Amino acid sequence: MGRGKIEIKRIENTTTRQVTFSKRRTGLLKKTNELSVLCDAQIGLIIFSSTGKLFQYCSQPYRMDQIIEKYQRCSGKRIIGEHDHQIHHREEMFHDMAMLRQESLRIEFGIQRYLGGDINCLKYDDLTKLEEELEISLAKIRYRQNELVQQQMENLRRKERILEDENINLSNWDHRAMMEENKRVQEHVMDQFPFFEDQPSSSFLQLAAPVLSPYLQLAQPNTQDYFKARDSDEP
Amino acid sequence: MGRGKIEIKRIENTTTRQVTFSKRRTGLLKKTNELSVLCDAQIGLIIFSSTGKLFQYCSQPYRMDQIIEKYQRCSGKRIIGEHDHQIHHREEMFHDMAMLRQESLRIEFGIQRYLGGDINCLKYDDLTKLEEELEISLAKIRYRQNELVQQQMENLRRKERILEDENINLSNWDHRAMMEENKRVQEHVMDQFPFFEDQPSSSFLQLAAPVLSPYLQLAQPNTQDYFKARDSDEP
DNA sequence: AACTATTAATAACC
DNA sequence: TGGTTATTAATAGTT
Repeated sequence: MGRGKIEIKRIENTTTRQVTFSKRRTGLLKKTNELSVLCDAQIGLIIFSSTGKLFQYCSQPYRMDQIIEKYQRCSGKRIIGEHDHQIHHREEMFHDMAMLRQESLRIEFGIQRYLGGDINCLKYDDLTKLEEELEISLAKIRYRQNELVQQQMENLRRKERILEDENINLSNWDHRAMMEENKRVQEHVMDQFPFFEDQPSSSFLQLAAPVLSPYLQLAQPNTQDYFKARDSDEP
Repeated sequence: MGRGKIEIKRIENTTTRQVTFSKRRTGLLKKTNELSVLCDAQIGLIIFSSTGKLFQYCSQPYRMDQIIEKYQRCSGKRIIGEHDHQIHHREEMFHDMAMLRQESLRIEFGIQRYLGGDINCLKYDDLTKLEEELEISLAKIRYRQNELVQQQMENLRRKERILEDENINLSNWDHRAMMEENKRVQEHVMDQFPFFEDQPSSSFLQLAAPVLSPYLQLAQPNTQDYFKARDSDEP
């Protein structure tokens, strides 16, 4: 429609392209509004000119965020999914917290059972045993700390991955900057803490486990199972 | 354009409306593509019919997420802000990890200094002191565990807040459902772990701190400062 | 879904 | 940019 027919391909002449953009953009916005009004449709239209200028249309009384949100829900790419994930993650973490707390309380009771009694009645060998057991407890706690940190690292990596997926849309500049930042931080970290490799360094616990005393085994009956459960939880 | 002129207002006849929707939608998608190709524009078009069906157009070679992402950046609503926050949060966590690891190593060295020597040479009183110190170490570690958990809770709360901000765009139904879910989970948790209140229950450490031995004080010189720094870090 | 009379959009020009 | 017009494209009403 016009003085002549044109082929639908990029207009090379800059001036012509800009004029056409302006006119057709106006027409498109008009038609978008007409479709929305006539047929009671929710429409969101986002236009970036070749120079990066933003134009948009959104059917009243909605806002673009709402259309986008609905789009994300309906098209499978649910940002909301991250929320579900968060809830799951939270419940998982509460479970960890419960276990930690329980273990702490049990250790505490175990100590009190020793220290609350008349310590002067204990034989020398008993004290040596107590000392060993405390060390084992310490090792267990430290192992658990490491595990927590591992989890946090894993969570961070997961979040990083999600963020990277989201941010893949960034302009090249932003994207490159982010990747460099990530790399920088990661190198910085691995530089400082070479011990945070992918598998937990469980040697200390493995060393400590065989000499577990019946006291602390009684006090923390589920620990081994819990550790196993956590290990098999990896993706 | 057609056999007659029509007013731009909702078409009441359902059949006519649906037919018009179908025809005009096709036309709109065509014109959208033409504008995109002719003028080298990035365009995202989201259409929900009155029955909720989704139609979309997105200029090649982009994906709708990319357009949306760019839109969110350009229109002020930057989800990307969360990314900066994440990086800051990550660095903070790495700092925590460094401190934890350092403290663990120092405690470990402290213990090894005791246990590595000939324990049979130690007097009874020395062993009692060792036992006390181990308990203090344990308490410190447990306190730090609690602190870690508190931090995780705080992080979760922060993340919750961010998610809520993001999800404020949800339709009322979804939003209500989310709030109820949050409430449910939180009640569930507080029910199970009433000890996780807002201020850390530091009584154990306060009890233990006055009897800190010079050995472990030397072994963990920065702990108190670090605790203070963490406390004042609260928002 | 097709057809077609009519209106609307717009390419080229100013 | 903004206006004019010859021409093409979209589509409302009909079949």
